[in-house]
Amino acid sequence: MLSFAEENYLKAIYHLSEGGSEPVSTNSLADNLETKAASVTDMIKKLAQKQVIDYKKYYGVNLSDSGKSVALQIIRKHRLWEVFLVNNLEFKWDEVHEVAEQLEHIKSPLLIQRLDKFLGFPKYDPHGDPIPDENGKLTTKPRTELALAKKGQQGVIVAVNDSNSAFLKYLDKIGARIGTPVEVIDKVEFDGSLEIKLGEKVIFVSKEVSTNILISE
Amino acid sequence: MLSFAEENYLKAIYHLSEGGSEPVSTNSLADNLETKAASVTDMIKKLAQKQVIDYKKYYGVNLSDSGKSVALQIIRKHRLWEVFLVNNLEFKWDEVHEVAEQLEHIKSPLLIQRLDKFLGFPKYDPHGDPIPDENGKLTTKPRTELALAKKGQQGVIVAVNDSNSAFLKYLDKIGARIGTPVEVIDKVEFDGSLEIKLGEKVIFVSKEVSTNILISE
DNA sequence: ATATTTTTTTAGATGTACCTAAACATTACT
DNA sequence: AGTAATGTTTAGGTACATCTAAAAAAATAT
Ligand SMILES: [Mn+2]
Ligand SMILES: [Mn+2]
Ligand SMILES: [Mn+2]
Ligand SMILES: [Mn+2]
Repeated sequence: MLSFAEENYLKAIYHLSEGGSEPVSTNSLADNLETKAASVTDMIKKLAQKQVIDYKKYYGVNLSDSGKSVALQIIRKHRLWEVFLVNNLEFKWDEVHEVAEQLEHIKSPLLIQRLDKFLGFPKYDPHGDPIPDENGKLTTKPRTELALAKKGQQGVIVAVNDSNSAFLKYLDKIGARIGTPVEVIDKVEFDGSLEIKLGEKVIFVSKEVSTNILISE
Repeated sequence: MLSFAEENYLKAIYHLSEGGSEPVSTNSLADNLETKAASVTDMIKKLAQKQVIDYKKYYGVNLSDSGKSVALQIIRKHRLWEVFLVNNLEFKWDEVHEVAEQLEHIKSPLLIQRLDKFLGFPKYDPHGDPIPDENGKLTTKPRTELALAKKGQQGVIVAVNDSNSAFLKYLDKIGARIGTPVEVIDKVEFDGSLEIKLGEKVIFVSKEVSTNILISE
């Protein structure tokens, strides 16, 4: 049985190796988990011994198959709980992450199976992130960062990259939510900011913001 | 912030001091928490320092006001989650306790406030135990052990004393659940067992069983 | 009242998950 | 290539929650 700390490491390794195929470095883990490099080295030795990661000194770590499957189960739980909080307990999308960080560690396969059923087998969480199925399989729709969209490009918001509460509150304020249509009116060369049509309104968003909004196609 | 272990100690002290007014002994805690007396002594020193219990060497412990309030909050969470599991996730009453033992430690006042609302502010959990309100106030209906009922006495099952899965499954089998009417037909002097009318059926139950069934009046 | 038994506490260890400081490896820069 | 900077690991230490074995206190029995 893995501890909360071990589970959090596996989840962090999963997220940090998403996209790229390079091993995850000690420092990036320390950063991500808000701990110290020395602590990371301690922990990854233990995880390597438990065969949930592959570790070579000074090189970095990769999840093993079993480690990846554990990570996906935790992510599944996290996202299912977020759906529950928003759909059933009137939480806003910027309020769920902290609580889900706790709930994701509850150990009960039956609970998750039943929760999934209760929620109607949702495929995406409140931030547009895909929910792995019982086998850890993910179905991700094609998505692009708004920041990378070309002038004139249209789509709808399908997800956000950051679950930071301040960012999500800002999106609420400008009327950006999952499903809202967007169109790139213009791109400002100077600072990378964008003029976009968001629903009915036309507004400017910073590069920082547009990097964290994912749109369809 | 209290750890899971500390919270479990406070809950155990609360339950062990229910009814009686004597302090809780080291050994009874060790028994209840399935740990060793030496470990209990270590922990109660720490809890005394945090002012959540009163502790005098060789004498035993009592919850302080703040400790009692913490214990009641944990019990509140435990029982609300049990209601959720049974009412919404199709758990049976013998399946909920283990999971609730985990869920009771989730720290989020908002979550519990919203869960309570979602459940319709239930007053009792699936085992008939009262749910403390936000202030820790309990409203317990008068209840008697079936074992203490006199011949001819009638009532309905309002709660069970033991959440042990095997016991609850047995109750399911004989058709005993919260709300089922009971009448004491006869008491067997020899072994303290009872002949009872349970709903429409007449059956015999052991003293052991009747001690763990609570009826109204 | 003394001796025996039971209960509780202390002493000393262990494993987990952290930490700081120092040593060692790797990488980047003249 | 040699040096400086950066990244990683080791050494040694702390707090927490456990444990076993031994000592001490309290309760019980003769
Ligand atoms: Mn989240
Ligand atoms: Mn999410
Ligand atoms: Mn319970
Ligand atoms: Mn209960």
